[in-house]
Amino acid sequence: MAGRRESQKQEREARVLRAATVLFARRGFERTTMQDIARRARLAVGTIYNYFRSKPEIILALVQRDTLAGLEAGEAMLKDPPGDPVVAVQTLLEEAVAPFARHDRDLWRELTAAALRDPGLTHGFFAADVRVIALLAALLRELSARGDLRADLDPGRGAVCLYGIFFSLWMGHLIDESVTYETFRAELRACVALAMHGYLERAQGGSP
Amino acid sequence: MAGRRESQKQEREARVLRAATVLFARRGFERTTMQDIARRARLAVGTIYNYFRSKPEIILALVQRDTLAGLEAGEAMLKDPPGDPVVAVQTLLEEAVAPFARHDRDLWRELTAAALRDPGLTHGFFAADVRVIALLAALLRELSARGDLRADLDPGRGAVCLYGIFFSLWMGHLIDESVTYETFRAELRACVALAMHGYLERAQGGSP
DNA sequence: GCTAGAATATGAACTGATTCAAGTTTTATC
DNA sequence: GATAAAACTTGAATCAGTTCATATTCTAGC
Repeated sequence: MAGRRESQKQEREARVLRAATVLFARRGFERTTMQDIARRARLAVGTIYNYFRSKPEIILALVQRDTLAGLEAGEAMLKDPPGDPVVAVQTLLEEAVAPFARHDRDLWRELTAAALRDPGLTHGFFAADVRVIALLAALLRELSARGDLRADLDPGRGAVCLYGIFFSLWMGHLIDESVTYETFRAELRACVALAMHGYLERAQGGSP
Repeated sequence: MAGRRESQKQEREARVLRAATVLFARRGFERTTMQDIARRARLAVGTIYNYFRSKPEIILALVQRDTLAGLEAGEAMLKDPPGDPVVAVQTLLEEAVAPFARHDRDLWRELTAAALRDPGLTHGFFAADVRVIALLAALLRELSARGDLRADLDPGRGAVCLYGIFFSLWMGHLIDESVTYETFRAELRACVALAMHGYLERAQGGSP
């Protein structure tokens, strides 16, 4: 019976992920050992390493479905963006992160840290950021085509700026437990509004 | 002779830092073991832990002098900022990071990762960011007082936005070895210019 | 200058992620 | 259905950071 191996593999990988989900939620990432996960998944420790290259890579797998969901929500929104350009950008960013809130900050911190240290994780982790920047750029191009934005500014760079604001607020939320998810969202909205409003006195800018 | 202990302590801490500097530069952070550092500093491993709470905390100590130098350069600039507000912000940020380039990206990545995971490091590491944001806010307030900026925008939030742009570009530079320090600086200048220029078509903004 | 007690230094033991040589199961072929 | 090769599993061994009980050094008071 061809394919026994394949189905067994899928089932085992799923067992690891289920075990990790429960244990990470119960004791946190650091206090969960690979032994714990292996025991709960009824596997040997070494076996887990056939499915995941490292402990943090398990988080990446847990989180990936949600980053994809966020990207898809963002793409869907692009098809028919809100009329107000500020609201459009706010909505895109909020929809892209919304699924992230499903996971403990603990896990995001560990995964982000691992992505910084382990070249094998860097690409997989930051690929989502690259795609959000691309979505933002597409949105800005569309808004620009509509005539809602100054045409002399580069949408790619605008996307980088807006994403940067988003990213650093998200990191602030991760680092500081006193910043709730709601506070983060409110700040994000406010900052996007400010950034898009422009900061220079009108007299200084391009056309007089 | 009172104070023998004190001077011995200082000397030993310095020995650890010197050893770490050499070894990190030679083999990188990860491939340098605490044993290696201890051997080179002519101390026992355990002794290092009387001076530094963890391996990454050694990096923090190495880097701290430079973050302070950056902050002081920024403060000095605040006393007499360039006439052009865009140049003023660019200069502040560039002077604040300039000393960071003294250290391998390797070390910054490891330190940033550790600051995310270890609550004992978080505050010490991100304190510098908080202070740069405060400097930026002060600068924006001053530029605003001068009449160079729109008075209706919150300088604190403006600082958060500008810092966010800076921070994410810096992270991009850390993560992606193909982004040179010079590329990073050029992007930073361009993005700050764009962000301060504003992104909305003039017709949309505040006064008609 | 001796000594009690505090402060430091020491390295062997501990911990937990990761690796790897040996054993087991699956598949494809005849 | 027997078999050889491939794929997968296993857990004991490895490795490096951190801890901790013990030993050493310093200080202050006599």
